[in-house]
Amino acid sequence: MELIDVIISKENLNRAYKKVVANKGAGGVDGMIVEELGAYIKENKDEIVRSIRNRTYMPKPVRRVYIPKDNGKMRPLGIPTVLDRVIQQAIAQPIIDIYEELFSEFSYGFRPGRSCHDAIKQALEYLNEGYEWVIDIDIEQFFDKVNHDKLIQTLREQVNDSTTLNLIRKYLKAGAMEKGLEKATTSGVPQGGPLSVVLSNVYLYKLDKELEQRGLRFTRYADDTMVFTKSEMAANRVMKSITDWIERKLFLKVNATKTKVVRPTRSKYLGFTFLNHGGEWKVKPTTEKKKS
DNA sequence: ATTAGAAACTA
RNA sequence: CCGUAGUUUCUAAU
Repeated sequence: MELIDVIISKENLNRAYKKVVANKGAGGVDGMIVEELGAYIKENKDEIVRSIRNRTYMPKPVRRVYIPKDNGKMRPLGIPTVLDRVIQQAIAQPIIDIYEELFSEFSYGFRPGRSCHDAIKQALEYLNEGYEWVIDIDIEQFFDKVNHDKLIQTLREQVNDSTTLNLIRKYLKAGAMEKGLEKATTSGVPQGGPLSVVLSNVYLYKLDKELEQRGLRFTRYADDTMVFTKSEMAANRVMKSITDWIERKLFLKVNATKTKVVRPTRSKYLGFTFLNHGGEWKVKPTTEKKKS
């Protein structure tokens, strides 16, 4: 039994469908909404499953939408068709099962049973152990810069099913519809589908392994990585070599100005600020909560 | 213990 | 109108 068979199994597809419907998200480029999805699948499920199985299924391009971020910049979203979201979710579920036990215990983003709070707790542990020189690594537009070949190559180590890998690659190359015209996607994982977060963790799983092999203390939340060392000298040395490794091995660009060695008090992490109370490191929310 | 709905936050 | 993942809180149900 190949992985593609568990992906297109009735139970897996049904779980994926329920998840997409529960989200009540907006429609993709074909304009179909989640309320219409059930009837459409009922009518076409045999043909859909068959085309996935014999590799003729072609994902639709994602619908490009820009949403404003806190810092005034715009974040590009790629919204897949509701049907493609079901198929992506169906791919993601077994992939997650495979990778969850392999992922680093210091990787906290987008993973079941893990939260920002856990990452903060780990960071505080490092600080209170005396690792007070922090390297804040900023990867430039991570989601848009992921290298397709490197990602597939990484997946191949655990997923030895060519039909599944072929389908995933089609989703990576599905393209984006921007005001009427289609734009090819030659790199990146489309932000907006259930697969993107899983694939991002698979890609940066390689970084986790490298950091662990070097015996470094770190926490990672999605592309947000912090490394903790005991001296400024070590921090600078590690920052340079890790930056070099990321650019050479992961084909990503590390932002030279935003990547820096900082003291904990000067750094904000996942919405929290570190502060030292009589020799002990604590944390407080960066954004003030309004009192009710 | 699970499922379902609402809100907030992180990326 | 703007997607996805996780977490937290609340409510309801089995």
